[in-house]
Parts: sequence; C-alpha cells; structure tokens
Amino acid sequence: MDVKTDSPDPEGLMLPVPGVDYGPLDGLLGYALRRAQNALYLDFYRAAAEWDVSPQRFAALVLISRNPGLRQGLLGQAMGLHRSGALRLTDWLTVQGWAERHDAPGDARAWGLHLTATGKRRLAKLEAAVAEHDRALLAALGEHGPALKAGLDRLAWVATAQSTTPQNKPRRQKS
Amino acid sequence: MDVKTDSPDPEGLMLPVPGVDYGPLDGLLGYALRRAQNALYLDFYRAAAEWDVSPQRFAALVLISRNPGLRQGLLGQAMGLHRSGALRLTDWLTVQGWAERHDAPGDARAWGLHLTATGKRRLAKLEAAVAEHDRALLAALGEHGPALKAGLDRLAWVATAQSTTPQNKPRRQKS
DNA sequence: TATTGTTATACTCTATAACTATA
DNA sequence: TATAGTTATAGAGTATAACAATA
Repeated sequence: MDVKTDSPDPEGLMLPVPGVDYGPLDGLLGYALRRAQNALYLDFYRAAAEWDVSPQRFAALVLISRNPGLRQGLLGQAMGLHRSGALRLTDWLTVQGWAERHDAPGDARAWGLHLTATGKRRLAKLEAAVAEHDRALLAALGEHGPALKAGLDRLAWVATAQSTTPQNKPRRQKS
Repeated sequence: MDVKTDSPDPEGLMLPVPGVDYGPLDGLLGYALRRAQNALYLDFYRAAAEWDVSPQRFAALVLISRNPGLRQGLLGQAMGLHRSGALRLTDWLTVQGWAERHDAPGDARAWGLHLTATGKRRLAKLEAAVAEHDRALLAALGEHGPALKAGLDRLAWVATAQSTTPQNKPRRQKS
C-alpha cells in the first residue's frame, strides 16, 4: 500500500520569513539573544553529533571533570537545576557510561561524582571538537567576537543583578 | 499536624558557584550565551509578570499584531515551530482571549490570525513594558549595549549560515 | 531541624505520525 | 499529489511534594 508518511519537517530553524513584519522584535535585545541562541544550539548539535550530548550535558561533564567528587546538589546549583533535575541528569550520565557515583568522603548522605575512564577519554575529544567549533564561530565573527563575548558576560551579570536585587526582600512573598 | 513541605527552591538562576572550577566553559561563546539567556529569561518574566506571557508568546503576539491575518503555519515558521506547535500556541492565545482565528481569504483550509480588541489593548501595554525593560537593560550595559546587539545579530546569521550551508545537499539524508 | 538524595507525579514544550479537507 | 490544519501520542526537560537517611 505504500503508506504515505507526512513531511519530515526538520524544524527549529527560526529564520526570518520574508514578507513578515517583525515590528519591534528586531530591535529588542532579548529577541536577538533568542535568535542567536537558537541558531547556536542547533549548530552545537552538529559539532557534537558524534557524541549525542546536549550543550547542558556537555557543561555537566566539564564541571565534573574539573571538580572530581562534585556533589550532585552542587552540580545542580551550578546549572540552575532543582535537586530532582540534577538527579535525572546524573542518572543519564551514569547510564551512558560517562560518570559514576562514588561515596562522598565526610558525608554519608552525599555522592561524589567522577568521570569514568571512558568518560575522560571521550570528553577529551568532545572538548576539542567544541573548542574548535567555538574558534570557528569566533573567526566568522571577526572583530565582533571579543565585544560580543564581553557584552554577554556583562548582560548575564546585569540581568541577574536586576533579578536578585531584593526590591522588597524576597522573603517568601505571600500576596 | 503542620505538614512540613519541602524547600520551595526558586530554581533556574544558574549563577556561578564559588569554589567550582568551570574549566573551559567560561571561555566559550556558547556558554556565555546560555548564561545570558537564562538570566534574561527570568528577567523578562519579572517585567511581564502582570500578563503571564512568556518571551515566545510575546513574540507571537507581536507577529500577529503586525501581520493581521497571518496564517498559523507561517507563524510557526517564523518562530521555528512545527505545525503542531503553532497549533498549541494559537490555541493558548485564543483561549486566553488574546487572538482569534478568522477565515483566511482565498484558502478555505487556512486560518487568518487576528488580535482581539482586548488583545490589542493589552498588547499595547505589554509592549510598552517590554520596551522599557529593554531600555533599562541597554542603559545598564552602557557602552557594551550597541556592540552586543550587533554581535548577536551577526552571530545568529553566522551560526545559521553554517547550519544551513548545504554540505551534501540536505535531500532527506538516508544513511 | 536542616540537608542530600530519592521517588512519584505532573506540567510545559515540542516532535512524529496519521488523518481531514481542501487545493 | 501537495498543503493547512488537526488529532493523538510520545519524548525531553524540569518542577512540586513527600519521604528516608544522615547531619
């Protein structure tokens, strides 16, 4: 019968559609940021396709590799995740053979996270690929590169400062 | 009995944890972008709290307002969404009273999207709040602002170009 | 009493697949 | 035969709530 499957539709590209008026969006910093992040996200996947690792999981791997014995909770904190999210993330890393849970010295409740030997070997190559990918981007950006990097760091700082500035002291607001 | 609920944990902040070595992450453009986007996302919610609208839904509203009669599919395309995602998004906008589906002239299959009168009124205020929010950010960024904006636009372009460059012509690759 | 991690559950976002009614 | 939208479903990702073990 040759069943017709529908369009495969490789979505996610978010590119400007000709003939559509974007109004104030084009001028907004936040929208520019989203567009850039969207594009970079897809681009990262291309660079890391061989390892099947998302940007977030890559960050987790780097954190564990640079901080052997890192607690699960601290990993979550560094990545803006809830405890339960850090658990899921760690589960995935262990099931995939990247990392292991060891006993944490000094606290029987906690785990210390460590890369496996395989994980270390794989991460070395993955890091090289990501670094190369980043270099290619910076090269393509030319003169814009350094200013962009500086601006982003500053933006993260500024926006965080605004969010965390205790306007009315964020004591579990009831209203 | 005064049941103890666990920590409310206002998560998502992703701020640098003292004592943790971030290794190469601090130097990566992609990671800086993620940090900035994370901070800005939370900050946007603060600015738009009154309307309960996410950055994405805000973008959809602006697109519909500037392109009355916009097709559902085109909206999705502009936002990098699958057809089914555009449907969910539109459903939400209509249920919340922001927008309506009208018949599209010339094609009985399609919808033309329009803001409701209420939607227009609300969006005017929301847009003003978002614009003000953006201005505050730019002011806080000072000299970095314009360069950052330019760099982001360029980055979106560069990363998209790399992704969409037909390396082997993306004709439904089988292998 | 507070913290670390766990379990169970639910909600959001977004994709795939198959269907309809047009074109 | 292709397109616009729909339905049903599934998979990430991440949250809340309640619990056990330990501090």
